[in-house]
Amino acid sequence: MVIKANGYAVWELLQRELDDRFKATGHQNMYFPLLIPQSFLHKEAEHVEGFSPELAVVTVAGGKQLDEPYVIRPTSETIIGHFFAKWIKSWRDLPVLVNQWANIVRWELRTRMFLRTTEFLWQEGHTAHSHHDEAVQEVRRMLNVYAEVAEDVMAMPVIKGVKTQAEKFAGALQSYSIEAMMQNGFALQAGTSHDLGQNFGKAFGVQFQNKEGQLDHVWQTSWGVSTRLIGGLIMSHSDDKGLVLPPKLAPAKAVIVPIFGKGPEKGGVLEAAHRIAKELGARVDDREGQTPGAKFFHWERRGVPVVLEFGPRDLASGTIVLKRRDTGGKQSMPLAELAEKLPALLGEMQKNMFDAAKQRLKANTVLANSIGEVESVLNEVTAEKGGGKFVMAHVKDDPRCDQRVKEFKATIRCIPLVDEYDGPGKCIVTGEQVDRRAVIAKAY
RNA sequence: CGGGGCGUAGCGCAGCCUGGUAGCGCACCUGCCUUGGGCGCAGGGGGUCGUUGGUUCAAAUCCAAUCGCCCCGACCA
Repeated sequence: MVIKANGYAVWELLQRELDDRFKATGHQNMYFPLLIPQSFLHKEAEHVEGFSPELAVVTVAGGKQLDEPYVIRPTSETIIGHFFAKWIKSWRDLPVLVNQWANIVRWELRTRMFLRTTEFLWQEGHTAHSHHDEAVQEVRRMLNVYAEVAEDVMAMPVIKGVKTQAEKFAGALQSYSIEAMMQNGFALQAGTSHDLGQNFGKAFGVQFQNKEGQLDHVWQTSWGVSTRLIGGLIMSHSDDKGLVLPPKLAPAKAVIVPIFGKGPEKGGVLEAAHRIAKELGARVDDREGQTPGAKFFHWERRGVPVVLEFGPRDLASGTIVLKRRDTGGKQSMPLAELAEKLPALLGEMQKNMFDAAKQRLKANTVLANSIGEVESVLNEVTAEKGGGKFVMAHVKDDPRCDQRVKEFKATIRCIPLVDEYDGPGKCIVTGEQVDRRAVIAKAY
């Protein structure tokens, strides 16, 4: 995977937003090995079963066959469990709250740009607690952090919920996720937070002596988001002209395109443009040999929130032309007002983009009361054709239900934490009573 | 692994049927001109036609083999 400069700058902004929040909730960053002894994976039965098909394995190193192969980390629960066992002895050592920023490898059969790449960048939080309820609190706390970043920073509305047992993380008791809707109506799992129970604690012998003097296994959590978020960002907001970035994640908030010929006006225009740019913290596209038109398209395609045109006419009248990327609206305004108005405008754009995405999510969410109804809504939907929906239906957390929905290539995305609909009802597959509707959709 | 398709310049493609100087658009380089939404004009550089073998006076083109890639199905943050 290669992430070029513009995309990486977006990732860095996103990292900062996340990392600040991790620190604010008491977590510290650490780093763990890239190569994990293969036997570690085998210590947790469900975990190895879930990840084996997509492991890349190192069998030769230093010019000779290894006695025990290493796997390139697909996720780090196992190696971190190994170290937790060394570090944790007493209830006084708990909780342990760590996060790692790293790259991982999962050998998927089919890859898709940003959404499913063989290698990807992510962060993985790993925590250990003395009690289950404290671990569950942590799981939910971090899910909320993810939802906040998705909505407030990425302007991407999400549904917080619990994954079905069939869809949960391999080795978890329960997985939580935030699910976003892309413009084609497809669901994107944008972040996950797992209650690992004592599964890894037992597998790796992470034991501590509690206040009562007894040995107990720790309760662990793990949670992660990845460069997939960039894919989600692109597919939430972009249009036919290219990327549309929410101001908070735009590496350049505003770019000035100066307009000048070879005449005497050139010096004045450039000088003023640089002065304005300095005041705003914007950049001037003063490249030679490119027409203004080409520059407008260049920045539009890169999703820059505000492009400012400044030419001889503006220089004479003390004005500037401003174009916003989200609506495409163009207006001329007095130069004197620009510095004051720009921050407010960026704030408005941020909100506007979220509102538009939220509106789309609402408009494409439907209720269904039979499996046939769900199927008829989703059956013909493809990523390319679009028309996807979030179908809210009563469905039990039972592998048979996941299986039935899979017949038309949809999945049960999550059971929402907050029921915004009509409460309990009968499962559309098994007929059993369930307490709320779940989200069924086609997903990336 | 089952079904479908494609390999010709950095990218996208035509040429192949009917064998005879390898072409177009974009990108790139030089010069002039232009600059308020992808400027224009002129000139230029760049290709063992996936590979190997065969047929032929002659193969991108016909034949055979082979390699690679893409799309659709079973796995997935």
